[in-house]
Amino acid sequence: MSEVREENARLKTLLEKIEMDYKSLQMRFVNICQPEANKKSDHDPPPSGNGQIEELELVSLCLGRSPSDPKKNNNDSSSSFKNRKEDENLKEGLKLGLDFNCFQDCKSDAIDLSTDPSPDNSALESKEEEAAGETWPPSKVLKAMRNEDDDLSQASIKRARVSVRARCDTPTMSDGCQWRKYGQKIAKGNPCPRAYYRCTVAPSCPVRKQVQRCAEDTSILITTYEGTHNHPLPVSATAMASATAAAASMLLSGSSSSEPGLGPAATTNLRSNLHGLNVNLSDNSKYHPYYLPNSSSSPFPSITLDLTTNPSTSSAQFNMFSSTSLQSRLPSTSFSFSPSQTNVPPALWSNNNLNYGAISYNKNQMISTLSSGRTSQEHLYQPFKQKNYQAPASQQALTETLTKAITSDPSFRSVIAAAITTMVGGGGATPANIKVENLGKKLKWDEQMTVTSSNGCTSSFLSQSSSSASQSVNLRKQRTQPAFSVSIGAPSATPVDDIDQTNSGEP
DNA sequence: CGTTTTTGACCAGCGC
DNA sequence: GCGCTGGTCAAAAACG
Repeated sequence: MSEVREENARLKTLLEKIEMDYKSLQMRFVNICQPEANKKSDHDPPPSGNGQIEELELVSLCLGRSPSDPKKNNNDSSSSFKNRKEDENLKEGLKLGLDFNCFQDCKSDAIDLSTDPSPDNSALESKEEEAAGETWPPSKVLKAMRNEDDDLSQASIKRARVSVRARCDTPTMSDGCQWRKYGQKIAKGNPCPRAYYRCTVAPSCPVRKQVQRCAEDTSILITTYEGTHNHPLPVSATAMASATAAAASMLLSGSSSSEPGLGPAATTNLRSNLHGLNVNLSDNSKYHPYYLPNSSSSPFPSITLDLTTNPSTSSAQFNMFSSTSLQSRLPSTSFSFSPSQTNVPPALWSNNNLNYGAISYNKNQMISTLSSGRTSQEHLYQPFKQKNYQAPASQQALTETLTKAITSDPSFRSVIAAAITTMVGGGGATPANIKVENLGKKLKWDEQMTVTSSNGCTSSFLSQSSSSASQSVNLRKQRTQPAFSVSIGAPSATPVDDIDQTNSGEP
């Protein structure tokens, strides 16, 4: 108990510190967004003091919307019934929220991530109803979705796909769910048959997955998930589901905002940036080995999480599930995780359901705040981490601070999620390199996501080449200055140094 | 005997 | 319109 009290006191101290850092981060973020926001927004939050409002604005960004006037968004909503295209765009954001909500255990987190200052969207209300206990999916929401929006963009939203590449010996990757095989096909270009599975945890669950071995390396299993579970998941399954949902949500948020047919609130900004956006698509889609764009032939937005690359061989890169700091959070007793496995390729995790799930879950916590209320693990990973980290004490403390900040402070998570999502989608730069980096080399993520829009518009830009650098978000924890900073590289800025640019086609 | 897998048939979308 | 391909269906077979 005394240890717990000490830990608690320490956490409180950290929390205070984190809050200060958080405010600092917000200030910087707002300042960075100022040039674009100034055009549309005349009510930028004060630099500090009203964190609620600031967060809400960031949340609105996370929906792939313009950071601009929420009242305008409200007007958009009111007129959305008259303007179909605008309505579609609006709904995309709303559906994103619904997707998130599917995996949220905590209503507060749902609000964190998707609460919008504007009461503009009816589906958001539906979401709140759902969070209040309505069964999923709310039939009226589904009906409304189907009746009012059955075009391609709608289909794309519903059918966003997340592929997971992992080395796996078994026929399918154990992700905790129950699957029933309903078909098998030989797909073109791959002698290995593709198997089709649907989730059988609930009879009406729409989630399906495709499993196929990689043609080049049959030890690699490519699992493509599609849809969102409409039922409670087993604990062992929440990790993958949350991870894929997070990726899908990021993908969709980018997709929704990268479409030409944007809502009025976002149209001005994003359309003006469309060209640069396409350029970034071209660039980033080629050289990032971790966060791969899926097959461009797919009419649906898709994203690939590549777990086949050993993070230790390219430590500068962030593998979605490979952050060593994430691993270190795992209680070794529960997840068969030992210090010697710190650099085990993530592919190996995939063979261990518990390991994989836990890592995915923790990643998810950081990236998209899809679930919460499980930070009780902190007391477990804390001593473990201290035992295993070989980094200098200052780096270790920094890592702890950052990790705890992300895991313990929903607001902070929301900020990060919003920033990431904004840069991916709402900020007018898709795809984006999103790098959350710890200079102590113990917390390194580098995500890159290439988004193909639902209408195929942006995917067509993949064929274009450009010299523009990607837009990136750096969340840095300085060694000497324990404060977060956000730096957003301009499209013409020099590339981030630790991004492996293997794009041979780059001019 | 119920559930799951297999596998050929069928359908829709797309390119030519 | 035709062929190709991806995805799904459903009857039969296999399994526990």
